[in-house]
Amino acid sequence: MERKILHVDVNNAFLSWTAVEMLKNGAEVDIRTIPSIIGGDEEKRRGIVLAKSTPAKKYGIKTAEPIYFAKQKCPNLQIYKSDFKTYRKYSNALYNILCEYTNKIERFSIDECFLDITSFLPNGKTDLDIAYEISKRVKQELGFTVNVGVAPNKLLAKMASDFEKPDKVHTLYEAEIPTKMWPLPISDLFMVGKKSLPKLEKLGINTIGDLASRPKQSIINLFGKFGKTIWEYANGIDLSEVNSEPEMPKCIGNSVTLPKDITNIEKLEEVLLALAEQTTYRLRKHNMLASTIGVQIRTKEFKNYSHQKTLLTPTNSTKIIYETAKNILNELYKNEPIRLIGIRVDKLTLPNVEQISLFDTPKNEKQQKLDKTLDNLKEKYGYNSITRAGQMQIDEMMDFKD
DNA sequence: TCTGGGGTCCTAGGACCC
DNA sequence: TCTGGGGTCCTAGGACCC
Repeated sequence: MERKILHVDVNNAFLSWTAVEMLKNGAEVDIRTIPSIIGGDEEKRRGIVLAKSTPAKKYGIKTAEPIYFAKQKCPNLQIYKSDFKTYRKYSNALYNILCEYTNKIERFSIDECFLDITSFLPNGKTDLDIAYEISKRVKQELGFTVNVGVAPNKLLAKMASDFEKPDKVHTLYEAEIPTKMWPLPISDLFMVGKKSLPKLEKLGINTIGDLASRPKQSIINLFGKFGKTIWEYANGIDLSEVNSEPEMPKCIGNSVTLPKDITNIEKLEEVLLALAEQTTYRLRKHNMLASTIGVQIRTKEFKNYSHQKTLLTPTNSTKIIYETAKNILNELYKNEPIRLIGIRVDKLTLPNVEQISLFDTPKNEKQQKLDKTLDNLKEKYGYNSITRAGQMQIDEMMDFKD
């Protein structure tokens, strides 16, 4: 049976949400109507465009480009800071509305959801009716606009929501694929990024239709598994389900671009400790253990290096994870100026009762109690309420969000 | 010139086992 | 001088998404 899938995508999410919040707080200007962006802090070397208004887009400003470039394209550009607390608030408000239409719903990112409404269509209403209703309600009740894609699978719904913006509902039914999707440039296809684009173009594949009409096997031979995926996407094939299970994360990590390059290993270790605390705090909030610990660094020339280690016993102890990370850093570090440092835990598992009792030593228990106590304080008074002496500046460098 | 931070998934090579 | 083949796991790096 044909499925009824919707993809709901907030228009210029960070910028719209900032605009709505500002208006709520008495602002006179709606920043959606002027050339404006949400950007990182240039002084801290995180100056990229996170979101742009429609007027800013007309100047050729692109998401993820340096603010420095954006300002050259539009000298009177207005720049606003990001505020993830507010974003989460509006994201949740949107999600709550969408939950009224189905319980088969997947949060694909902070500003995108997939809905499977196949079994939830009220009598006499079509998938398109529901899409328009959602669009209207979100605008009226929350004050920002969304695009809604209506299609028989997730890929097509996502492609559809990406058509003309903002505040639009688009369908992409099977019969519409040749007219609505195949003429689009191949770069518009989900999963075709800046590395595969030139390779496809070299093969004479310039539109999605060009890819769709090639023999499947020839694309698989050239691109492997990835080739199979994009060939199927080009032909509108996607059997994946809307996944409403709150999935367990597969990895958790934190990283920072440092306001200035660091060449001193002790300083790097201090930052690494703050990152390890943040990551293990999140790991414990998920009630999970990690087996693999990895450290990444980026040099001032933008070269990236990473090393990882797998432990015999999974853990969520700040101490164990930090000590492991510190050893990895010392292996990795070759006295170059470092721009970014990050930590990441992998191979996450849920604790298993026998393992805990088998491997726990009194010392570990003591450590666990300490972690737990600090977690509770952070929970109660805010993450930054608890910091080690001398760690204040490091916390300031890192915007905590979770 | 300037280039974030959070993820997922894939690949290739090497270690190791039978 | 010749030196398997298949499988699994680990690691480093990279592509892509938002």
